[in-house]
Amino acid sequence: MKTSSPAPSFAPIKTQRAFEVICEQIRGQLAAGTLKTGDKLPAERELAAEFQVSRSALREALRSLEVAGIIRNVKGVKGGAFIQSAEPDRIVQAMQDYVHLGNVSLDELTEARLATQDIIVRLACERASEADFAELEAIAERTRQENGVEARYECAADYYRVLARATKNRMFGIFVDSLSAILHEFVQGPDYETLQEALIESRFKLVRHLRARDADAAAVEMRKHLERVHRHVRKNLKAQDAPAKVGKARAKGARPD
Amino acid sequence: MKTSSPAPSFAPIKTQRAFEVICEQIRGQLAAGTLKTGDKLPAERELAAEFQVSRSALREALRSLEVAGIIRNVKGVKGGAFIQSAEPDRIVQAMQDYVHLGNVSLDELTEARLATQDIIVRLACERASEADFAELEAIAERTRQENGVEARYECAADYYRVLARATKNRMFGIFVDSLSAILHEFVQGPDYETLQEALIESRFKLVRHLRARDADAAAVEMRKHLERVHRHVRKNLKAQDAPAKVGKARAKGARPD
DNA sequence: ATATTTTTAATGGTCCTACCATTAAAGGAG
DNA sequence: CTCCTTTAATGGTAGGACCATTAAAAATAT
Repeated sequence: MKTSSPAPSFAPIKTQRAFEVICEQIRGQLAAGTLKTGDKLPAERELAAEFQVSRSALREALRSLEVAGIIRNVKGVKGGAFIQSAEPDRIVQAMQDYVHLGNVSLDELTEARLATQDIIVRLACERASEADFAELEAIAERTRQENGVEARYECAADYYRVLARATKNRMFGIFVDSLSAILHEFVQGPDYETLQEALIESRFKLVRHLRARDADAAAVEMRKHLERVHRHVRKNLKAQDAPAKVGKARAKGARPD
Repeated sequence: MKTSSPAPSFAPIKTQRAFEVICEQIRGQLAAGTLKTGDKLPAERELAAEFQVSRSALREALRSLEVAGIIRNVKGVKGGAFIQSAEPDRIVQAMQDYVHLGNVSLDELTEARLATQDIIVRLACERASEADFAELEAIAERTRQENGVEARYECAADYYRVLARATKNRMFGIFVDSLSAILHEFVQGPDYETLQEALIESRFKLVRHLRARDADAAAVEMRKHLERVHRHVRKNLKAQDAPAKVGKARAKGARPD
């Protein structure tokens, strides 16, 4: 380190806690490829000895990695910490937390969803196979037979998920899942039922456009679909006095740190 | 439990661990609004007593919430766990982990980035203020004066960040930060220097298009810019035998669970 | 021999106690 | 009033103990 640096910019002091160092080392081995999916870490007591820390500290590190979806702890003999094949759940949860802490408004979510789905529809229009189309139709049909709000919502999420998968790009699946999970919390209210048939019909129409490889028509249909849903969500939000979730971000003026 | 249940569908047994229950309760209070940014949780020893668990178990819960970016633990008297105003870092980290575990290829990242930036450019073109333009130009100018690869990369990330902010939608900022962080790992190599001037010039051009509110021209410029960068990244990736990072996803056939 | 049951040892989950380092507030010296 | 010292609260770490679970090994029955 240069001592007489004229620039008054100091690196922020960050006390490295034991568990952080451990996490870093393991993450590092992951990025380097030394550790990969399916590998098993030594037992806690053994690892603790290797890192020369107490079992408590090591456990906090493992716990962190677990909630990050990197490892999975399994009990019993032959148990231990196994490197997981990451699933997007953690990303979804992170986004959900972010929204809950009041940093994103419903309007922003809606806009992001519209934009994302527009891309997805256009890519899917190019790349989707007949199998994808069939699956989408099957889901739409299944939606018609369900009657619980929750079950119907699951169908909707599946529909979007399959559509995203048809782009053959997993990143879009992540975006969609995240937005779906967050917006799910708003899907409720009395007249959601009356919308159903229109929504289902819209999903069939979308598949028809995709089959015809008519990207513009498909995108328009998706846009109309989403706008209908979001109009409904917004109406319910206002009506129910919104149990202090999203939307009060700017009002509270949340300042970072 | 009913013994002769005809339906063979059982709910998956999920042993609720203590720390999970604690996390759920706190997350619940967050979603419900009982807890909000800036609030302080009781001290660990006190909280443990309240939940009737050991301090260890409670600490694992707090650690989980901390790595999730929900709370921040501060030492000393008057210390404790404070509800944080979440920053997107955690989402970025989650995405990074996901990629490191080999679930997304470089091609997918690239495509997602192109699509995302296209939206951002178009929205920014509508909404950016003169202040935003000035900031973008200042960053581009600053890039020219830096000479370390790392410093230049930081400038680039700032540029994209400010551009995303100009959309007035925080979700896009998250997407961009995530993609930037992940792709950052590939930005290296000898001839990155020779690209710099072209890249910087391109950033100025983009601002000019934005000022003119010419969305199509701006989008084209961004596309050309990104394609140039990604061509370079890809070339380096092949050349350096890619230290086992992204790209081997499909080859290994990572199967979830 | 084979199948079934029992025992055993490894392992994560939890609890407990103790001590350290840090920090802000209270108290004391000048 | 200012500066220094002391003090108490708090998170971080250590280390030991015990429990529940689990799969393998051993014992037993068939």
